[in-house]
Amino acid sequence: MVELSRRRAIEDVASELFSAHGYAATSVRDIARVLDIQGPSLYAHVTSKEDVLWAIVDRAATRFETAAEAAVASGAHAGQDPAAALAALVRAHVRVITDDVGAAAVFVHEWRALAGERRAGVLGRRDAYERRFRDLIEAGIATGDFEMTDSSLAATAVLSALNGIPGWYRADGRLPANRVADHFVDLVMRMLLGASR
Amino acid sequence: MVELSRRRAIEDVASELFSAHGYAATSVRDIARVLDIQGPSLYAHVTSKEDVLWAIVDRAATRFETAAEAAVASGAHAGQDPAAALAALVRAHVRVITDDVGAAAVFVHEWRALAGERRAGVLGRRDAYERRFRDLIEAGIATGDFEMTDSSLAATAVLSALNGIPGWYRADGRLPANRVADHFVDLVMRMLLGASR
DNA sequence: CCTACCGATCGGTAGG
DNA sequence: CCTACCGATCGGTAGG
Repeated sequence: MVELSRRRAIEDVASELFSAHGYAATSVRDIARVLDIQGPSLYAHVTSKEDVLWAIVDRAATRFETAAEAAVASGAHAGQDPAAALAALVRAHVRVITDDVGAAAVFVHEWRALAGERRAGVLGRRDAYERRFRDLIEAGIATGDFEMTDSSLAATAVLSALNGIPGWYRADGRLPANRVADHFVDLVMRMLLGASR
Repeated sequence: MVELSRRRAIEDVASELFSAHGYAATSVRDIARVLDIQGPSLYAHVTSKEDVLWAIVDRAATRFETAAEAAVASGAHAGQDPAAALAALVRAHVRVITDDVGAAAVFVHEWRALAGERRAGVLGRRDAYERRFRDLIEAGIATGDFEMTDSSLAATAVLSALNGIPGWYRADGRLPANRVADHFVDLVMRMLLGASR
């Protein structure tokens, strides 16, 4: 966590605290204390506590979207192999989480604390993101690669399982990030692939 | 949500509010307002805000444990058919969630707000509960019913997927609780069963 | 980035 | 179950 800018350092500290204790249970002074400054001094860099949350959530959402776009568009399977595309999407999702567990946890759990348009915007982007999973599952069923299933429930189940990762993954834990991704790709493929495998 | 006792009504209202906004973001006065009483009047029935949270979490944990015990111990598959036992365990877990979505969500997400022994106790019970899933997965691998996999990661993935249910399930939604359970049993079995299926 | 300070709200108590 | 009230803490501002 190198300090590129003071603003960014604030967001990184806030990510850790928000993910560990929740947005509402974290005070502005808690964040300041970690940075060894006084509470009010934070406001030289940010305009409100909610702005910090928004910055974290917006950046995390963008990272998920960018990674998904790259994963699905890349390679020989562009638009023609749903199973390979879904595997790449799962792998990209795991990587975004393991690259910044705190931010991912905040994105997944703390969007409720946002108000009005920001909250609605995040929900919309989350729906669009989930639709990528659902569409690939449906495409795989259509080609006969995947067994018949409720695509909406399956997509939600897969994303819930993936989004549980911040709850147990540790960078210095038993499984390195790449192995975690391998396992999830395996589990998802087993869950969906038909007798063709 | 019938009012059996005032104390229970308080816990039911608190479950709704805690699950919707989080423990820290819910004030004692918020709970009182829904019950049409004054904030301090709550303390005629409870000793602290955290006691209310604890009551909700403890009861939910007990419901999960009791349902799991009954599911695994019952029927002809007692201790001899890991796949059938795991299916029953998944079904029981879904039922506990759909029977009281608010309490389940609080159990899954708000235990962080507990302090000291209570927090440690819940974590211990959660671990023991997860071990039921892991042990059955390992037993199924040992008998050859399930394909080889990382049992710990698989158990966590399954539970994360199930615990995502409060995030989208609605009692008056597209899928009734029984169908949700059917689908999750199917997905979990597909994920784990080997070529023997 | 600091000190001094603001109004609002928090969980909870006293005393009926 | 109520009114009146408590000390603590909250997010944030003023003015340097």
